[in-house]
Amino acid sequence: MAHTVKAVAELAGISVRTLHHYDEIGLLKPAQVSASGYRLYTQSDLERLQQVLYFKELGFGLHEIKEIIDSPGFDRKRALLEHRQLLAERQNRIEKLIHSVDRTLEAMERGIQMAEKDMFEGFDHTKYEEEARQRWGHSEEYRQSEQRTKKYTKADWAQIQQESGAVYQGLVSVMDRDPADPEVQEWVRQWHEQINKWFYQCSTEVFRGLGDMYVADERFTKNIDKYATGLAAFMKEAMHVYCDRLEGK
Amino acid sequence: MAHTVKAVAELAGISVRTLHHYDEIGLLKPAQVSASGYRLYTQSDLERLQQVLYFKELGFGLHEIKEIIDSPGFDRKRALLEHRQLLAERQNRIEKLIHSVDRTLEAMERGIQMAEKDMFEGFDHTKYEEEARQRWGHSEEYRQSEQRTKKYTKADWAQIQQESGAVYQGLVSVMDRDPADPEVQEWVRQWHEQINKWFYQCSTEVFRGLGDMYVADERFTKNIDKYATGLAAFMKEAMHVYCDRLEGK
DNA sequence: CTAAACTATCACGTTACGTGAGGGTCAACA
DNA sequence: TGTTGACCCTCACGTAACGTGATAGTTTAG
Repeated sequence: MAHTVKAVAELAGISVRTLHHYDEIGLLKPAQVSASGYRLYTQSDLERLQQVLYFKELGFGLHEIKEIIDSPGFDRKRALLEHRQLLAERQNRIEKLIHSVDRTLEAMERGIQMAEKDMFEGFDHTKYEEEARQRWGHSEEYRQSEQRTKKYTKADWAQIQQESGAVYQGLVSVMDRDPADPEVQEWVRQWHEQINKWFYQCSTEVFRGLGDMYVADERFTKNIDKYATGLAAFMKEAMHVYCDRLEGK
Repeated sequence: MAHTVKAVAELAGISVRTLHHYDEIGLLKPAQVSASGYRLYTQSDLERLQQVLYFKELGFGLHEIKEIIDSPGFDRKRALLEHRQLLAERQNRIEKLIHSVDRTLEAMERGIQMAEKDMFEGFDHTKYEEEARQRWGHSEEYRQSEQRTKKYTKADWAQIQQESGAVYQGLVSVMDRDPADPEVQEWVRQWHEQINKWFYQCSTEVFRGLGDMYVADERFTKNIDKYATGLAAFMKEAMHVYCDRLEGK
């Protein structure tokens, strides 16, 4: 009932080497290994491989794919629905490329010069790929953060811990005030500054969204409310005020 | 009127590093370079870049793209028409992926198990990419040949020259006979053998097609008929007979 | 039993850039 | 004119995702 590498490779249109590679990096480990060391893939493995290939098709890196599929909340059905939407958008992009070809041909027929921007309509991957990543919590900010933090030393982390702890404590101590209070806002400014300094370039928009996430995402809420019950909600309000003020300038 | 790297990169949705790379490998060299060493891209460069990006989008490697665009017969209009067709086929493939998603979802709803092959419908790039390459004379055989011959020494080439020369001379000496003649067929068998040995795995089908090309492609005809006028046509006939016999087994 | 097909691991190489370092050039502004 | 930020250059190591070939064990059909 289980398949060896050649069969799976042929089924999926990939190479045996690819399957070896996926095994090595923990992306797709066969459910069984025979006594002689042969990889044996089950139906469940095939289902996972299908997901891997859809994510890969949509532009995700293998490391990213692993994190997404391995996360506790991963839901196969939801994933398929997301894939479908993103594939439909891929079609839109190809439509744009075809349209651009047509317009180039037309310009040539007419002997006129095409607007330069129109010549490259549809080639820009980044918009589509960024959207795909954001659907799975792998935004540009997340990636920037990963890029930066991978080089941090223990000392760096200790400093981050200390600085953020200070802000959390500060915010706890002023929780009885209005979120617009000057001291509250000063702690929020420091929080914003720390994120920019240690993690990623944090625009006003992103900072506001982060505040929303503190409340909307249970993991954030749970983590922050360790300092004081209701801190996450308080921070969200204060961050919104802060952003309103920044944008009012 | 000319653009520097940042402007071009933004226009085309690629990185500055990519433009540097393309310059390095001779794929897209700017028409001008300023006194201070700045790359300056003209309208003509943008047109070439557009072609590069279309080929890249369709799965060609950069080396391949360079060869195609630089070949004497390259025609921009024809290229655009080809791109259009291949992009339309890309859409077909994505349609298959979407269809496969739908079928997976349906199977899940019904609690049934999907046919394994259906799970991976649409993922196989190779068929489409091989077709794209064949449109530009970069078939699997061409690539195999390149892969093998890049490692050949002068001695290898001398041997190849000698062996093929012997076959050509042999065929010339029997040109007055029927293409089905045993001795003619023996020379053809040797020719087939040499191709398999030195260049690529040559199926009957491919060998037959090669014979057709000897006549249909002027470059082949001209080269082969150096040995004797009419040799290319004679070889084609003999090769067809040879293949008919192989397939008759 | 045998040979061909399949399997494994190992490891270097390839492709197409990404990234950071170090330094020169350009243009707007004080 | 000097300054500063944005843009430019070359250099070169690193990355991601395998491809390729070598060597050797295992399976399967004739």
